Amino acid sequence: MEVRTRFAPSPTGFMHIGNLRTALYAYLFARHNNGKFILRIEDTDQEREVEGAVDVIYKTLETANMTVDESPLVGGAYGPYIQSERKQIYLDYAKKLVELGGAYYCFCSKERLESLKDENGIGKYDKHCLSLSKEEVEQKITNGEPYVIRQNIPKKGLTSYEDLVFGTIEVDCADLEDNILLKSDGMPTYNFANVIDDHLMKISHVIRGSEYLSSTPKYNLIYEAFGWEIPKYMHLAPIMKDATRKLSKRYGDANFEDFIKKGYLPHAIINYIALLGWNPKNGQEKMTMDELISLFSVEGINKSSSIFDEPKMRWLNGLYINELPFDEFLTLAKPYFDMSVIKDKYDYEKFGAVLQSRIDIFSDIPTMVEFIEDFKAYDLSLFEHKKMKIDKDVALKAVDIAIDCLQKHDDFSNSSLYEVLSQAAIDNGLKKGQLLWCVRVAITGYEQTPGGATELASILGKEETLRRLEFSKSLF
RNA sequence: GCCCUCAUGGUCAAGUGGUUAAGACACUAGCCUCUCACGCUGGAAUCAGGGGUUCAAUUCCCCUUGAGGGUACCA
Repeated sequence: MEVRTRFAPSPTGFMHIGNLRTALYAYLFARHNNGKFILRIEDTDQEREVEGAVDVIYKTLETANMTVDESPLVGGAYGPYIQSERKQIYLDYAKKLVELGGAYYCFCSKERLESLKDENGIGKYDKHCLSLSKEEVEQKITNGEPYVIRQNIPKKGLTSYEDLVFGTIEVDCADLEDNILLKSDGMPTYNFANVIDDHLMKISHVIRGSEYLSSTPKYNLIYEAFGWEIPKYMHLAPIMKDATRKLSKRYGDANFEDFIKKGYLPHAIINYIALLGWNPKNGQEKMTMDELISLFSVEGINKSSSIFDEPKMRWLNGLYINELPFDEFLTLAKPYFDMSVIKDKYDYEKFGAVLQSRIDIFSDIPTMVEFIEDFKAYDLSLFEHKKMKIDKDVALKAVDIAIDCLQKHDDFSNSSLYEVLSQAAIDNGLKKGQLLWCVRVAITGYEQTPGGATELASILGKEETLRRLEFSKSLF
């Protein structure tokens, strides 16, 4: 049987990392098994729908490099792929289910339903309308009374299933309620629509969040009533924001788009979240999409929830940035240079060369380059370095040597500067480390900087470098 | 309340009836080095608690605790 998985989000907000990870696992599982990955939009709750949310879903999947085989956009043999456009289908099947005895019409008022609940709002529906005769039901419908259709759950017995990651899940029917399958507005509830669609769309493996773990047995009752084959299930433990809170859309937690804006590479995010709840068992952490696909397996999925840890994602992103071809790195870095102090002042290429190995995410750039424009009077103790045996005397000497040397040197490329300054150090009885350290401090006024003396001098250019050296000299 | 589920360092995690309980991030010491970063070599740090079963339990069973989910005309 062909493997077909689906990602079925409801368009109620942005895509956070938890949703994306569910989509990713469904995608990886499908690809690993040469199957199909389907996108279905579950928009049966008009009240919660957020405008633009569907586009965010398309866009996220696209930038995350997860290709979809069937969706509202690309179509497919089992459409439509938007639930609100399938209203008639659900109605037909709901009626059919009523005929099969798996469901029944219910005309109870909200008030009566309320009265069934205790002070905590807990209370099961009492199957009141189940006893209505066929004639009574027809009469009420022709009278135009509003109705819903409820699932008819057996009063006794157990219902269970085998979850591929959690094992056997068993629930007592007595603990289940006769849920509403079709709302009075004619729309199905999730409880019903997901069953109908998964069956009609020939979904072989249902991969979704663990919030459905305990309600899945009752969906199986519907499959059984129809006489349909039950799909395989893989439920996924949630991703948490901390020990007690789930990542939530509502608070905009760990949102994919925001991470992109912050300067994360899409694949770094994907790679990281793949590891949140799954591991390839071979210790490998950095994986291409193809590797993820070939390594993905149900056995590697973890049952316990995991906490989203941005520092680790940063680290992974740094790895990916570091191995970017330089011109690609520059292209991606440019917007961040443009919003920094170096815009229109310094060479992006030279700065890029210095920064590529030093940033983890692109948004590190603006603050990391600020020092270059922040040259002002500083304390001479900055020069002191015990290990390199540098004191103020050595520093002054080094600055003098550098001024002397650079005045008659015009090639300010990094390599040339390195060569000529190293030589000047040796010629004057200093170690090259001593001289370069002092030059770097003298032209920046910072104890630590991204990049070394020659790289920074190259960025500043001859005139500015000499100006700063002279200024530093005057500080002694 | 009732039902389902989970529990290895701060975090992600591997793993087992007998192990020095992997590895990664973060932290930290040192090396490398024109500082920082990268890289390399080390360090500290974990089996939630209590009962069983067993020669032996982190591993199997039970209880407790903690946490998550469900209990909607939300998904």
